[in-house]
Amino acid sequence: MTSAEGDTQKPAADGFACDTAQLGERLRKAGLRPTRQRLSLAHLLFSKGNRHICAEALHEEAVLARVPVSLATVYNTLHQFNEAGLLRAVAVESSKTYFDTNTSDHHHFFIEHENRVVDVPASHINVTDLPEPPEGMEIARVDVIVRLREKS
Amino acid sequence: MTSAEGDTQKPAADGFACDTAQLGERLRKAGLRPTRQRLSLAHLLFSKGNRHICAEALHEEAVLARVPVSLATVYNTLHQFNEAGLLRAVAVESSKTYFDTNTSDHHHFFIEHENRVVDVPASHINVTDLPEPPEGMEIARVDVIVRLREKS
DNA sequence: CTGTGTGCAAACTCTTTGCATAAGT
DNA sequence: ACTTATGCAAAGAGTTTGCACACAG
Repeated sequence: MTSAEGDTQKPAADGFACDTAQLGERLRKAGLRPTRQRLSLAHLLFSKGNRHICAEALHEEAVLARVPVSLATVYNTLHQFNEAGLLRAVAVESSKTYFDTNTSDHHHFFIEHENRVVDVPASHINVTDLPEPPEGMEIARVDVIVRLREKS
Repeated sequence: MTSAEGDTQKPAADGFACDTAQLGERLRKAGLRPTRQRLSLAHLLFSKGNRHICAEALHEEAVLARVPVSLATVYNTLHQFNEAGLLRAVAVESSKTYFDTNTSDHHHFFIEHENRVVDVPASHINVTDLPEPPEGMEIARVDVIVRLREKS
């Protein structure tokens, strides 16, 4: 598979590689074989700047981009990427799981009536005085979700 | 229906009423008819201090407490209570929705390997330098979730 | 070649809905 | 009485699984 039609080669907003060769390298480093589907999905995910996307939406994009991939594989791939640290699952109260292509330290706006997630750089929120975690536990991560509603 | 056997009358940890009469009053003020099921569920929810509970678990409790109520009604009731401000839905990444009986300003620990939520008083976490919300939006709430893992 | 990844459809879990019955005011 | 709530079972979303086939190394 040569890096043909779809590969625009433009660097993603966060500087991630997004041509086929570099994506392949990233996948390999994460212990994932750079298969057609994984490369295509990675390309869709990482070549358009930071995004928050759910499985169905990504599957739809793939279909539109003429990348034949099953929904089950999209789910598998998203979870594999998440475990590998290429993506980050974001918890909002929607029943769907959203995956964030931005894995750097940051927080989120959640626009309630649109069910939409927007990044907030970590530098724009300060969380201090964190409580001690209970015995035998350590802090894995601190997520801040700023819930927004339409101004009345 | 007299307030008989099940009503222990002890005040909840957060000072919420938990005898039938007071619960009825609370429900009425929220625009909800104090039906048998709603009263029973309210009692289960509010008479044991702060809790984080999902629909199935509450349904199970109800069954054990010999309160015959259907799962569908439990879901309805939880959502009605949530809208009425009697409960607060908590978003963690589990697929289940948890409802927190503590509606005061506070945050959460999330214990990843147990899928369990624990309250953290708002006074123990300081969030400052919040970013400006986008045009026409206002901040409804700020949720902080401190994700915990077992210390290695 | 050999083992890992994929596709498909069916299964599963959590949640919601529709409609007849029951209960609250 | 009149209206709103409930129960049940069935449908619905989102997600996962099992197994035969396909592809990458």
